[in-house]
Amino acid sequence: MSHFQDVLDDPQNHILASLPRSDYERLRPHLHLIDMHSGDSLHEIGALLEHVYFPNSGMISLVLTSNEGTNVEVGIVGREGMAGTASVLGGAPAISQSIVQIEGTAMQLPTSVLLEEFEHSKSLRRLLLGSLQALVTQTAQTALCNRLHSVEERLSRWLLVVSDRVGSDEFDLTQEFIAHMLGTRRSGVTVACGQLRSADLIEYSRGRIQIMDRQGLIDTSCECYAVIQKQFEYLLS
Amino acid sequence: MSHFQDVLDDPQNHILASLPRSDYERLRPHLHLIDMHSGDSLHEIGALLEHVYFPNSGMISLVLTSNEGTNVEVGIVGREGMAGTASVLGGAPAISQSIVQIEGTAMQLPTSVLLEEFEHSKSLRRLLLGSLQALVTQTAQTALCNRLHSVEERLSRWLLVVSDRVGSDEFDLTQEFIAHMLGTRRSGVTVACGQLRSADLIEYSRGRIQIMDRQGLIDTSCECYAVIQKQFEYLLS
DNA sequence: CACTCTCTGTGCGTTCGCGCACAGAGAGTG
DNA sequence: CACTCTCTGTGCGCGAACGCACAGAGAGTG
Repeated sequence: MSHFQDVLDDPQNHILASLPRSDYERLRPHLHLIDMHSGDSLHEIGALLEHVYFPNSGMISLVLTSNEGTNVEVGIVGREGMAGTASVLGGAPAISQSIVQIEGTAMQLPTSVLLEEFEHSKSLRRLLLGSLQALVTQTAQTALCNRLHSVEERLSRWLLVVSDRVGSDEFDLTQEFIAHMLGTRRSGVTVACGQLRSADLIEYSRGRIQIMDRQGLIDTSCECYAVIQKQFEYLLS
Repeated sequence: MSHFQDVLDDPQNHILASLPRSDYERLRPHLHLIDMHSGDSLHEIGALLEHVYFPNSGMISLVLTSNEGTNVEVGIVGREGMAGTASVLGGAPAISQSIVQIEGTAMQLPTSVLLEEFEHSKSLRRLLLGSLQALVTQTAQTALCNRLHSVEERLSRWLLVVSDRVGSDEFDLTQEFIAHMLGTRRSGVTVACGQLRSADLIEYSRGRIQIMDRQGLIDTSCECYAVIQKQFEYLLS
């Protein structure tokens, strides 16, 4: 319990941590620390958003699903952002699902509280909209990437982005999961992973992946990584 | 000159038209009516945004360019929206270019004025963020569409969206232009256009396209059109 | 250890769209 | 009318990725 208090005192989430203390104190009574487990769905397509989530660790993917049931990731939210941005954009029903890809913890906040505070706190607005900009950039670049780049390039880019978001070179993800994010076949991911492993860029086994040669992976990936990365640097500066 | 006054009195742009009169009057002295010509670039990649644009008519495409020089459209702005949303999201250099695809007029406004008013007017915030939500939806759905759907489906979707944005069933666009938007070959567009024409869904010749059978086109297109459309209906309701 | 379940590896025919190249058809100009 | 320029039509070889199917390899369980 004292542990929980500690986290609430000192949030890892970048938005919450960057708020002026007085602003943060207004939110704090409404914040609820939750565990996010791999596969959890925080927001369903078509539903209204009752809560938003500020990750302290782990990673959330924003996923669209086609009529045929194929999934495609359109954005990633880590501890620099918030899941549920649609709520401050007018509260239309979500068109994307928020799925926990890498476990961690998050601060849960009722949407109504967020909206109230969003009106009053310029700091919160600035931080939230800034993280939204990074998210929009990701989504737009993904649209280009999905159109133009090969599975191997996209995989490389994706691993790098995930690594940055979770702040680690090693994480738990099966090829099947990755295939859903890239919107491609599982066996296509296997082949691409094999190529990256042959080049000694990554290592993996049964659901665990490790980046061995970060620079090599950057060279293999498309320029989309650099674009996204640059936007995040701007955000955090 | 009196014509200009008329337009400024009664903007066609949905955001400006929906503002409370008192809010609008504060913006009005800074608004500048401009003509948008096909091919004009309103915002360059990497540049800071000095002005934002509220279209009264016509259409603006938000376009990304790959390292190899291929263009891909990630969003469309018509008279329901504004070009230059990045300015209210923190002002990072644009990653997309705003290109006029269909000529018309727009209200030009200095970014500094917009930012000032954005802080003061809740109405403006609500309207701007709402239109941003529609734009983000478009972008996200485009990311999925680019990954999963055929040229013919994407072309159909695109024609329908354009038609909705400009409020007409007929517009000027060469196949080459369309190819750039869809991020595909010009000859691929020719084939797809041929199929749609064979099915009596569209008619076209030398840069002019007409939708003949709207419902048929909807049936041919992917579900992405419906998703985008739904979001716009929500926005305008 | 035997069994099961999940995850990864591999192969094969097919389809889509690419890159490229060239032909022909409107539309405007001198 | 001859000429030019832009826009559209078409064909062909090629490669990436798809759908599908099955084999094998870790890891955990009774």
